[in-house]
Amino acid sequence: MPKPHAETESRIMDLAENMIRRNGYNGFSFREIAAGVGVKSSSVHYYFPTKADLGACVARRYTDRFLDALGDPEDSSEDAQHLVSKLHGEFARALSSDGQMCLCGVLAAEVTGLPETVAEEAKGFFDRTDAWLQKGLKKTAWGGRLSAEEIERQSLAVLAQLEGGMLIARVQDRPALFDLLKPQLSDK
Amino acid sequence: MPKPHAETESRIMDLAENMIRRNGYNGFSFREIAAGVGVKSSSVHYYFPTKADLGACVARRYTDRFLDALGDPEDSSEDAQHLVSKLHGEFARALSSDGQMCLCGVLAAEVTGLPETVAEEAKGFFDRTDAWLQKGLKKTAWGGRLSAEEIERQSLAVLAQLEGGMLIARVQDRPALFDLLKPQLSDK
DNA sequence: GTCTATAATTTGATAGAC
DNA sequence: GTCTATCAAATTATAGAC
Repeated sequence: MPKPHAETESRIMDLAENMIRRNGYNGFSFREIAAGVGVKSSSVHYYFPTKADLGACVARRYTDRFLDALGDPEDSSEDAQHLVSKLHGEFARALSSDGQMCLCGVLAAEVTGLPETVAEEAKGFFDRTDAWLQKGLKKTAWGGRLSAEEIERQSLAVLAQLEGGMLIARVQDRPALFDLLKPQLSDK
Repeated sequence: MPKPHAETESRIMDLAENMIRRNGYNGFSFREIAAGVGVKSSSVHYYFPTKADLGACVARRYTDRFLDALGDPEDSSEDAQHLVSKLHGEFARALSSDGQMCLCGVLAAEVTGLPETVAEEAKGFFDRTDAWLQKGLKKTAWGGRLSAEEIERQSLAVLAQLEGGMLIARVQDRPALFDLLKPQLSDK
């Protein structure tokens, strides 16, 4: 016997994530969320007292899920191409199916206009993803001989290219542009 | 004898540009603009009937100014490094002095939540900047031997890395990260 | 060109019944 | 857990005086 409407909380978060990825944090309201889920806005407040709470929870869940999907960087790190391909693929799905870019990339764009708790979560995404990539790069065959600064530089270059690529592909309404980037990412 | 308050219109646009670059299009209001400029919000409506008008005008001015500062791509195109360095430098100024990223990068992040006229201007920035870079790349020594697709790919890779780099450097509150990207951009 | 005044709507949030 | 009802504030926008 499944709980009748017990998944309301996760449906709220799903829709909030969708709307933020499309319109930004300041581009959705509790009332829109409520209407989409089929409840009243006061019910949304029951789960998330403030909008900042909802935003921070959504960002945290997104980051956790993202890093979980990436797995252990040392597993696929015989060469850098595997690492980069994994990252690219993780982003590509939502972009080509729904025209959605990275949640935390969107949040980063309006960062100084965000509640501090939300901004902190957005920052955390880049901290953790960068750590994942740097860890993987260090374990590659020739990565072990690179300086710490060179590892940092290459990790940043890959993340920047992926985030910027999603941004541009979507504003141009050409998801294929993001695929065009894939070969460019590996030959460094 | 200078006109008393004739530059109100441009001061409105200046402040609007500032606020969008920090907080996004949905992150500012006519009343905040008015207060910052020292007039009433109805005066802002005198110059820009709707918020979409203001947003579109600011984006257009930004793009015009940006491409004007870049100059003719065929002037500095003996090698690709000059082109890329020019682009990087143009973005780096506002980022390190004011922590501001590219106006149209911000707009691109919330593109589906924008009025159509504003979204169109944001798209135009990338059209025109990409055209500038592709034109320059074709005139480089070895650029003339590359396929059209390869030129497109390289131009996109540079723009993506710059936009994403600004995004990440600012959310991390580390403007120096954007400088770290500079050597990475040229060795392709 | 700038103002006062205000309309019409939306927003984030709360109190309290069921 | 969800609802009705409501509040206070903010938002975009307009009419009309000066």
